[in-house]
Amino acid sequence: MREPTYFVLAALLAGPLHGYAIIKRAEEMSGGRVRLATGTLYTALDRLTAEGHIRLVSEEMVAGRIRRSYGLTDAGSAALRAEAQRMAEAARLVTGDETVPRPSRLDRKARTA
Amino acid sequence: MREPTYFVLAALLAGPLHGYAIIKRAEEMSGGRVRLATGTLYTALDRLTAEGHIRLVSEEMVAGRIRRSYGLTDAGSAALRAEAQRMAEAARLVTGDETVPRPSRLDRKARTA
DNA sequence: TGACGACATGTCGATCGTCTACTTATGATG
DNA sequence: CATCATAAGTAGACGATCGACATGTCGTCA
Repeated sequence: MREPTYFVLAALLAGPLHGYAIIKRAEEMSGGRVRLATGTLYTALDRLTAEGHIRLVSEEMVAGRIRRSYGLTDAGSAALRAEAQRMAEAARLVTGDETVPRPSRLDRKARTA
Repeated sequence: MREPTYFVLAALLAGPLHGYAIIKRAEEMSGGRVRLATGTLYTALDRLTAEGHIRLVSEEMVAGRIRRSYGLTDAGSAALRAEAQRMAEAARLVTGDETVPRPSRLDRKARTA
């Protein structure tokens, strides 16, 4: 899964959104870093729908135009979490495990790799 | 940066390696998950060299054949770490910050893991 | 009033990294 | 003698992304 696709799914974690809102949410979630191109977004929505990762949850008419909202399916949610897991592991190979500074006791978990 | 490219760089973290060894190391680092196709690897080596992320560090003759070893440049090392950082952050959006399992009130008894 | 930016959906062609499959070649294992 | 691991590489196809374009409304600002 590529980054734009990942952020499309991640944007839907808190609930369904329509296309343009997904672009905004992804940008917001990434601190402005990820800017989904419309070409990327709308083709991704079709693809993810076909794959069963998201589904169309509503079609409202707003200002004479259709607004389609999409939500995560269970499969999509699972795929997203699996991907997050893979990324976290891959990142750890480089960052060396010190991702979150914990204010707890020193409980070193025998890491002899 | 895509996953195969990321793992090419990550494989070189501990020191220079030649092409085939990079494939093996990436597979090992990822627990067998990432298998770099030769077509991916050798084109990636050319690209990363052109980008200044890796550089050719030696050319030995082994069994009548050239063996080229590549090592990370400072730029490559920095790019790799930046990418790991991005991935960790992106993963955290989904995993919810619990990168390291914290002992919560609910599982106090299973503390030692 | 007219220009502009935000909102909103969508298509098209190009690009780029990856993948599959193929080629070439040696040394070891059976 | 075949096959596998090692080792480097190319060619063509594929798929996701990207930039640009198309179309239209609404609100704001000069």
